[in-house]
Amino acid sequence: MPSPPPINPVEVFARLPLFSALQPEQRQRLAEHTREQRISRGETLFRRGDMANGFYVVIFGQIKLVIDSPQGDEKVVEIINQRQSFGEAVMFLNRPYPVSAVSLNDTLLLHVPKSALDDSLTQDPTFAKAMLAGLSARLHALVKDVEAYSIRSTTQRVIGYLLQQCPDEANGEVTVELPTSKLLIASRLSITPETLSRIFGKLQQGDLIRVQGRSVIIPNVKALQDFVE
Amino acid sequence: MPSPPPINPVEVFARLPLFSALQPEQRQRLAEHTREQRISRGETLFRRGDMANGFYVVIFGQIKLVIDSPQGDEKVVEIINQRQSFGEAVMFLNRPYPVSAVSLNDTLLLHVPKSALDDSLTQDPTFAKAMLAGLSARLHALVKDVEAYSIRSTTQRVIGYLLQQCPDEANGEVTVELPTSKLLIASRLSITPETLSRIFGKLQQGDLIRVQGRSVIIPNVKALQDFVE
DNA sequence: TTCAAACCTTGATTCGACTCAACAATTTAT
DNA sequence: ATAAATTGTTGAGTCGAATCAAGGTTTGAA
Repeated sequence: MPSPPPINPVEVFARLPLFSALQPEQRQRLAEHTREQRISRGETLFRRGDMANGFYVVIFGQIKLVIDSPQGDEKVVEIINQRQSFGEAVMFLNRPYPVSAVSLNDTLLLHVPKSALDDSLTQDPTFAKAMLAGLSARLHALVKDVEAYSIRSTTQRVIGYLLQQCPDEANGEVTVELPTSKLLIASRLSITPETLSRIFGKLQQGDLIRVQGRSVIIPNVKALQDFVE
Repeated sequence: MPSPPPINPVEVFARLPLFSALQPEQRQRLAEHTREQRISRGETLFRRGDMANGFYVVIFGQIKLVIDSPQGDEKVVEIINQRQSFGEAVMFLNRPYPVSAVSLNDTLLLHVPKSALDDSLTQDPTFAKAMLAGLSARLHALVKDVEAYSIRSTTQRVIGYLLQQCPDEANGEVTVELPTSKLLIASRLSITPETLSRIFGKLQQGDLIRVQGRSVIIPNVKALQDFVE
């Protein structure tokens, strides 16, 4: 693992949506209780069933949250990228993690302990509101997921995923960079890699996308949105 | 609609998990800004796309949260019973509702406006924590749902639903009362009524359950848990 | 640089759940 | 009490996506 540049948690926090509303002194206090954690590719950060005593922020690298199915194969619930956080909900509930967390790359994280957070919550009402908004956003995204899983076909889910990666309301030609392998993206979408491959093939046939490795070129975002089966 | 008994919001709040941690004076303040709302069976409380400016608590009756699919049929996301609340997440986000809300029975609700809540959040840090825990619990439940939709078969989902309705760790014979029609429960589980009927039939054949109208008798909870296909 | 492992694609086949259809049973309204 | 509407069951047929299988390609470790 390469030796990383030094990290200043206060600066990191200042750019996180969750913490940006905090008073600088609050951020400073929070930073003091924060612990850096490095893990290399393929390592497990925590397992389903472990107890949570804080939450994580990804500084660089990627983490996948997965459910291990009884049959041995795993289902990716979410892929966490730079600047994103995870584990807040479980922390507040004092319950074991419902998913396992495994790194996809060498990854640097910050761990924010619950105790430090309790402190900030008590002292700064705006912080509580920011966290409520953060959790709400995640809830919203999950409702969308449930919707996708339950009433949309595999093709519609793939299209939805691609559109979600697009910068908002890009009109002309857009290139989407897949954040990870097609294998994992298929799992994230709850389809098999074979099916994903065939759907990409079908969309390519219809000139709706062009796939080159991990780059997907969408010549016309609107056309892709309007595509039905 | 029958004339209902008078409601005292303060007493109602005292029994809600979300509000039970509040100081009595806080509850009183909250109650003053609360509005009662009665709707009769089949009425729409709000539609997907409407803006939220507060959240709801069901006093009696039932509400279904649904997504209307493009094909005209609808998917039930959640069935809200007495004492449960909904709409908090959307309120915090200042976004339109992602679902519509329709009553299943004559229903009495309380509407708590965002402004009143903001007040409580600022003044009482324990309240903020209670709300965070509430949202977290909902998030947790949704992750479970995603898990169910994506890696469990229809039969496993039905069994999971039945077990969820059981009082925790009841060992011998348990009777589960379905909260609503099989039609709606099927939709909640994202399966067709036909499939639900067949699954009930299959489980009945195996002496794992006995269905009588809306009552489901589970002779042996453990046996049902262990059933695989 | 080479080799092994992981990833991706394509084809043939299977299977679970949906659709369509007909009818029975239960609710609800009159 | 009765009709109408909704809800629930059962059977036959279909279809979408998974599985199984085999070969090609990229990645990354030695």
